Amino acid sequence: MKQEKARLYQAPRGTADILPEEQAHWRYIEQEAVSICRLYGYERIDTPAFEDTRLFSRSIGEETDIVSKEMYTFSDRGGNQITLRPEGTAPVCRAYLEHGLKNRPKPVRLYYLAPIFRYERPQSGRYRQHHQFGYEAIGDGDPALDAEVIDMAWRFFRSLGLERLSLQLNSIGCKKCRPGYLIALKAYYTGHIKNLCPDCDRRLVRNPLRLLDCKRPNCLKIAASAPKSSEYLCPACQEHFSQLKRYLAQLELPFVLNHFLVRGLDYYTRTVFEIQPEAEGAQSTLGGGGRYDDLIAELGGPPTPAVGFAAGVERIVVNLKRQDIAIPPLAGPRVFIAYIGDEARDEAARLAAGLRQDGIGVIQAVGSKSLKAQLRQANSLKSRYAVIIGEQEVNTGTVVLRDMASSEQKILAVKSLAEELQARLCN
RNA sequence: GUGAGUGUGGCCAAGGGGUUUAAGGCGCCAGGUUGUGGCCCUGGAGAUCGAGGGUUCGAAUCCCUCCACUCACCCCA
Repeated sequence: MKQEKARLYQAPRGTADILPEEQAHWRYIEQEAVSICRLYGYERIDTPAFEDTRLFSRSIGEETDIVSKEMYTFSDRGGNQITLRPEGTAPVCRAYLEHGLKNRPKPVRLYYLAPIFRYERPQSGRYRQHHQFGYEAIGDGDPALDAEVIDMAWRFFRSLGLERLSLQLNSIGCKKCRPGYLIALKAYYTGHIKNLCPDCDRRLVRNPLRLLDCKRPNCLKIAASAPKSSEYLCPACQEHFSQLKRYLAQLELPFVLNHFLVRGLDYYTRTVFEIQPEAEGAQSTLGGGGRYDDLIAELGGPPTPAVGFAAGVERIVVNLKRQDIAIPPLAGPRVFIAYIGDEARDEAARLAAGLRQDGIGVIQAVGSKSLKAQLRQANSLKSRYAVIIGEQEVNTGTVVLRDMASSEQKILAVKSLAEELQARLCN
């Protein structure tokens, strides 16, 4: 028999384990997300990790990179085409329609925290499974709602302590005025076709809006004098955009107009925005969003305007670390129970159970380690108190309570331990 | 899909063909007398040097293939 060496499994490419040391960052972000949502009246929604493939191909757009090459798609045992969610908006809209949420007072405000799946080549800040915090306000076209969504995003990042952020804003028009803009754009680029990079050659036919954010020096030059979408807006879109800018100014949000800002999902209309750290670097966008007034109708619902936003949690973590932002540590059990000898062991187990009954978090020693080893463990677990039980204590119905920081310890009756700890731990 | 870089114990790493039975540090475990942590001291466990093949008397060290990771492009969070 050949002894094949057991191969160690690795997490699949582009995925990551979030180890206990990382959790403080994640919980911190989650808490801020939840609290900003409470502040603005958004309610949580959780949707499945996978959906009918068509939900995404219809909404995001067949021609986009996400749909054409990045989706985790498979057929299940029943022959259904299934896709792991590559973004969060379409599932929320599906749920909105499926459960008749249009019958609630509008706009309907929903948020989510969810894993997102895209088959991409991983690199810094980009994963095959990543996590997004996002929210959607569905059912009203008022530019004040765009402003709310943007304001909320901005405040969210600021509440995390992130500094030096930039808020990029643009309007890409609606289905009435965009066609005219695209014609102008194509005409302009066709005039420069000889100097375009191969990628842009493709974009010109497939996805002309994307021409604008090619980073090649040559293409940048061409883009610089390309027609701007904001100059081709119909009167209604123009009005919407200028109202939005007015609201944002009123909220004192330092937005900068970026005529090259276009997003990679087809469903956006009018407002698009992104928030990025000022420090340069690839994959830097922390979050982005925009208005998608046609999406819900596209999915078979009644015409329903909506705006939304999503942020990448992994990228936030990176930036929190980069900016050295202090993260509140996670509180673990603060009491460690050590014992000496078998009788004491039983008593220790009883004690631990009793304290937990009283809501006091306890780590109980296991095995037959020396007291020294047990205290060493209590120390490295950062316990505030150690409770020590030996033969002596068992015989007298007492317990030693040791304060790990001050090294002071005192002998207590078993009965009064819970009360004593309760009093000490709550301050 | 394209291009570049990197792979030595859990982590950080020295070593670039022959005293390497592979340094050192962190971490882990155990001791430093009888039931007491953090500092210090001592000891211990843990690596067939990413995998496979080749060159050579000899390979962690040279060559090839593969794999993984990282970074960049594309695109996005």
